[in-house]
Amino acid sequence: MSLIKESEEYLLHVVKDLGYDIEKVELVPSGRKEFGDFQINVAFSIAKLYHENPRAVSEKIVSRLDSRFINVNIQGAGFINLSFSDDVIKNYFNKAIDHFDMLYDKMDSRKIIIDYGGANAAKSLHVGHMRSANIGEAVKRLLRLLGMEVIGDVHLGDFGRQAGMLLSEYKRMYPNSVFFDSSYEGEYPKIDLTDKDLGIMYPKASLAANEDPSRMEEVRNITLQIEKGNRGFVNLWNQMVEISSESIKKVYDKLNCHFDLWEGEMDSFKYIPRVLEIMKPYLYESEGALVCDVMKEDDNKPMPPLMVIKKDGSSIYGTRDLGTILGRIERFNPDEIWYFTDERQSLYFEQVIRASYKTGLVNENVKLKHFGFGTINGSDGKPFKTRDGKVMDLASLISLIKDEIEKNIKDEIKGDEREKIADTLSIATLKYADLLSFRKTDYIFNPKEFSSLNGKTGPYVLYSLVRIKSLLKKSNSDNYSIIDLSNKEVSEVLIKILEISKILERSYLDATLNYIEEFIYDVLSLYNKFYNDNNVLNEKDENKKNTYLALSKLVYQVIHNLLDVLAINEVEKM
RNA sequence: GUCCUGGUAGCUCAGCUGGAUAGAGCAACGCCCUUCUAAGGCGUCGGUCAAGCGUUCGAAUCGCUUCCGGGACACCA
Repeated sequence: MSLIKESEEYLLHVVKDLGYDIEKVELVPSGRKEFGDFQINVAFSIAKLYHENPRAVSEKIVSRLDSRFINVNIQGAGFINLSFSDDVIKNYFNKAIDHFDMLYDKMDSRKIIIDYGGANAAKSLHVGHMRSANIGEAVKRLLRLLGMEVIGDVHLGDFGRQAGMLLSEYKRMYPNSVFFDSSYEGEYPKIDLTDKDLGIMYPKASLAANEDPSRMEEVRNITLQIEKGNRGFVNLWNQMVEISSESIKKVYDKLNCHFDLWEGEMDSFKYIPRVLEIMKPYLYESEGALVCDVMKEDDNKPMPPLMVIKKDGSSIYGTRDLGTILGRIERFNPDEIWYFTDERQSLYFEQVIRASYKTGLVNENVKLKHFGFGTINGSDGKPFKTRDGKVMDLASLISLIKDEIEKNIKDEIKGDEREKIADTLSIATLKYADLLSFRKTDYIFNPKEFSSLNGKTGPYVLYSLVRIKSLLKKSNSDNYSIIDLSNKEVSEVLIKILEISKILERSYLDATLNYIEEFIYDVLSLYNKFYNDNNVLNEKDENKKNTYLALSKLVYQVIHNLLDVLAINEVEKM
């Protein structure tokens, strides 16, 4: 258990012993460091509840505190300030130095499916996909760290209009292909296309279909035929999905995103008939389509119905999401399903979630949650585009960063090693920037700023770690402990590290990673200050030297583990 | 039009389950290398928290109104 949590439980005990029945006592970093490292504001809420003077309440609490706290003092109307004694700090960190899990608190285990990634088959990944992947992957790892059982599903966009588009384009390239011959009964040949070919075919078809209504009609029809199970169409489309999946997987690998389930919308088809059966009592016809009302009596905002079947009889993305939900519940019986998509889909997900509960598809005690995220914008504040106005694909984005990153690597590192470091550093830079702002905030993509060695950037973090690792290596020892707390810069770092339990808890509650990144920066910048002012290896006093090395190791362990949560890899030198 | 979001330092953003004097980074200016990676560190400058009203012992934080930006509103995902 973390020191903070343990102390909070103790404080709660003290307060309850005084006869105050409250739920919790929070120990938070003091806003006025001159009075102590931490503060407790519980006297105010007690005073309100029991109609007492907050200052008097504080005095009663303070009189009961044991020697784990020092410098206990009351300020203002009843703010209690205090610090931990040196012994408490030393004992705690000397254990935690080799046991990272002592620094935070596990939570009640729940089984959670995380739906993130969401790449579209046969289209290249773009900036929006990166955010879903980065946030989802990090949240998945965070939940696991906190003791949850988590299943990550990429939920590939492997069905929809793009299928019809690509098949219609293929038909124009190979009009006599057996895939389009309904009387053909033999084995289908392997198609000879690369994901690059698909990337060219899609926009071509899309443009043509937008200009020519009969082409669009053909696209719709092919899409419907695939769903209905047309043998040739299904085989051809599956091959295309396979081809593009391979390249999508490579990009996700690069981003350190690894999925437990590599499933997609097509995997929901087999559940759709049952979904429709379950929803039947709630469906009605509207403008030729089948829809489900999702309004509630106490709604004070409009809530349009969810469309389930289009007027041509085919499924729509909502149908497939509902099918996916049914499949997940039957196969995995999760406590929760979490979705990470663009915030613009929030109304849609609210409809799906409401429909799931209303129709009884999902039991009330299974929690469905949608976590939206903001868009990545260019310097003009509008969604990030290439110079010619197209959507920025992920590969170009990575190379924009890599161009900047090259400048940060020492000249003497050459060849393959340099290339590898540049790659790792580029991804780290991209990910650090992507997770730095609050999940729901839009942010402006600025390769130069993100790649800087100063500030809250990937390069700053990794560079700081490179120095620590180099230092530890040169120390020629591994048996460190914190003995001497006379150096204030040392205790400042330690006190900061204590906050980690709160940081992780808050990150979980808000499903956002910016608190963790902010914390990483805070710890490292305090440590760097220490590093700058003290020469660790040349320290004459053995107790101090040992303490300094212990601090360095501890900082390394903490940051290393947090970067692992963020799915950011380190480099050994740069 | 309705609903959802956001408006905090010159720029980019934290802070928002109400707590003491609103914080970072960048930029600008000044300082610190015979020192473990100075690719770093320190300091200075910079704010009517969009505006107004309300709730409260206490409001950037909660509520209402107004102004400005972004987004969503069924046969795309």
